[in-house]
Amino acid sequence: MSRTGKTTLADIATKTGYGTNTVSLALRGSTRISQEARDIIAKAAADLDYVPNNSAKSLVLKKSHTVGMLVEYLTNPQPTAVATELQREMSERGYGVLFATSSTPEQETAAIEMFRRHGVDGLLIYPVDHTSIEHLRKLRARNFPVVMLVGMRDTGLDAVGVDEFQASYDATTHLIALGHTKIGALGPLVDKPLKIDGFRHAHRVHGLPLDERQIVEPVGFSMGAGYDGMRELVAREFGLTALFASSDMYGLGAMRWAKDNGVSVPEQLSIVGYDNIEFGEFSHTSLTSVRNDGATLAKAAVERLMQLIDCDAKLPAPTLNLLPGELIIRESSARPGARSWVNTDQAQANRAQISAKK
Amino acid sequence: MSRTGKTTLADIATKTGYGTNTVSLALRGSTRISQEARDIIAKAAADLDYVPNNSAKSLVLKKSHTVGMLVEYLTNPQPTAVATELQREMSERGYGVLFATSSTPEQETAAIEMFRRHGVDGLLIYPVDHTSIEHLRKLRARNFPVVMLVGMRDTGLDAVGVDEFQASYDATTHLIALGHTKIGALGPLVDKPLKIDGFRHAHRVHGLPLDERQIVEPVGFSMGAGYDGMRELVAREFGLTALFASSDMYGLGAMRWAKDNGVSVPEQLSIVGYDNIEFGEFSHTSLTSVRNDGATLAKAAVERLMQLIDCDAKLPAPTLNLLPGELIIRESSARPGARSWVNTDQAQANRAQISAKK
DNA sequence: TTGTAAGCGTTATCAG
DNA sequence: CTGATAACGCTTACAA
Repeated sequence: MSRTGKTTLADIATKTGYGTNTVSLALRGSTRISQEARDIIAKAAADLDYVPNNSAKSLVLKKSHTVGMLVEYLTNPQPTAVATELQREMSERGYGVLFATSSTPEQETAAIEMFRRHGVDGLLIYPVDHTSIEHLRKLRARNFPVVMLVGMRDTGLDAVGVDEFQASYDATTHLIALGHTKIGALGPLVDKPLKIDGFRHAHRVHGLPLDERQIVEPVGFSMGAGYDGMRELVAREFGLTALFASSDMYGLGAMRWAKDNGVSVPEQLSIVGYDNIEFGEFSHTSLTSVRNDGATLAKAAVERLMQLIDCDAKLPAPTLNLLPGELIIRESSARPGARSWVNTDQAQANRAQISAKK
Repeated sequence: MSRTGKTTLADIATKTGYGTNTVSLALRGSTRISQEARDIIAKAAADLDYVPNNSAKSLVLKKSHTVGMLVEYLTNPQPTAVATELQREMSERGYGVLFATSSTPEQETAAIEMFRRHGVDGLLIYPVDHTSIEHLRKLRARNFPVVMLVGMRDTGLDAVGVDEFQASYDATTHLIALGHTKIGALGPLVDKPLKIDGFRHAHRVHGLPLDERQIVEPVGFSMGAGYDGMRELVAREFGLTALFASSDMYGLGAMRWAKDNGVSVPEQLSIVGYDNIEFGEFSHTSLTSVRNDGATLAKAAVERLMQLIDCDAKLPAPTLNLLPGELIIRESSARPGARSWVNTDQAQANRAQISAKK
């Protein structure tokens, strides 16, 4: 045993009397080694509690059997579930997953740097800014496998993800079909524009005018941000009767705002969320939302990454795998109610309060 | 450049005309190398986009600068937030985090095996079964650093975590102090007994009789499981007016059950959760819950792990770091209301339905 | 201040 | 079927 207390091939070799490479071969089940020798060696390995040294293996094979997984945050249960699935899938294939979160481009760069140091064989990434991915393209150009977990077109990268644009279009269309004409939206504008783009597209297609005031970008990613965003939307007084929230977290935050301000959902305010998290399903008023199949997404992403990793030659042309999102209609969305609430005393008082804070 | 396309020390050496070890030393900022040489070498490294090979380094240093992080699942936002913090803390110290989830002891064993293969320097673990941790003790006995993320006494392991027993005692005491005498509980009994133990302890201390029927172990970890557990508790007909849920997810599931069955919270049913997740805070009826400071927990756990890793000699005696939980009282808990609901028509109908299903 | 040589644990090549 | 030997990229004596 070496001084670190770890058993090595050499230990097994001396114990069994075979050479180290015979041991190596035997442990990997090579038929070039006699069955007898394989048995003896396997037993010795078990006795000595042998665990292969992945570093040594990586060094010679130039493969670490490790991939990096980089997500923006684990606050949102949906991507978190995907992350869990990704790890499971990689694990089944004998890969370890180094993980990191990054909420700024700088952190993202630092994490990727860390991954490279650790010699990961590939990268699964949900980038902070979906619109600036030049650094990822550069990695790919150097033949480094990268799979982006966003269903975005024309990235020059391998991408697997839900068709956010289409799903958001569908969600908005659902509200329009119900008869809503003044729909507010809560979601990112610059970093991750797909959902709001889909929201806009639905207005265009259905000939509904859209004012920029109808869109608010919440500050941060949390229910509190959704709560504040809702307050801001209402303060803009365009008479909204429905909300498209780019995430259930925003939607649920907005729902609590409604409760605090005497606005009933869905009678006076319809809300459609995105991600279909369990918290929305079991909310006091269950939340209409866009379901995406995280398990399928994870499986597809991992499969693509493995293809890229197992490709010895130059990487093939990037592939886009767009998965469908499914709108699940629940209690929070309905036809616009008769009762208007934008001019109730409660709402008036509330707006006064907002103005006072500014 | 080696054929994998990665720059090595040797590449920098040939480019600059220095020897490889001079380069190695220079890159690590050794003063044994002239300032001039260091500058030249640093520039060359940057030009060639040099990234150190961690495998090679690990091999010679016998340190992978990687730790394993094993959690049961990332469904619950609270431990998930802790996991994120743990990664951040380790990252700041230059460590990579290999992560895995395990929901069965077998998966746990497999994950630990995987970690060992990858030569992790230590392990942060939230074990599946808090009562059978012999395998972790064995690791420690072999001088392998393990920090358990559970505030449990007498484990023979290093442990950092919230004092779940005390916090659960406090939460239950809060309900008792409000005047509740028939309190149901939703939580794990065997695997993770601390919270229910605290619940029991509160009954003992305050001289309140407790029937085993008052405790239900939900099947699985989800809001749905809490919902079903609540239904089961009510079906047992001991006249409960309050619920202690070992997790906000259970508590929120139970709250939705109450809504579906015309039981108002807190007038007819008080609910206290655990974990203080944002979903509880922004719930229609905000949830009284036990707050634990995930950031502090993560910091303390990482600090302890680093101590163990940096200790060349035999590992010091295990340490227990119990952090306090703080009860945050919100809308979901109140004095028992005048209106009884256990015998309302609604409840009767509901119970009939439950019986029919069996 | 810098270079040389050995070794970390594994796999691959090539003999025997 | 099995055993030397070299190599992977890096660090650490030890020499120069």
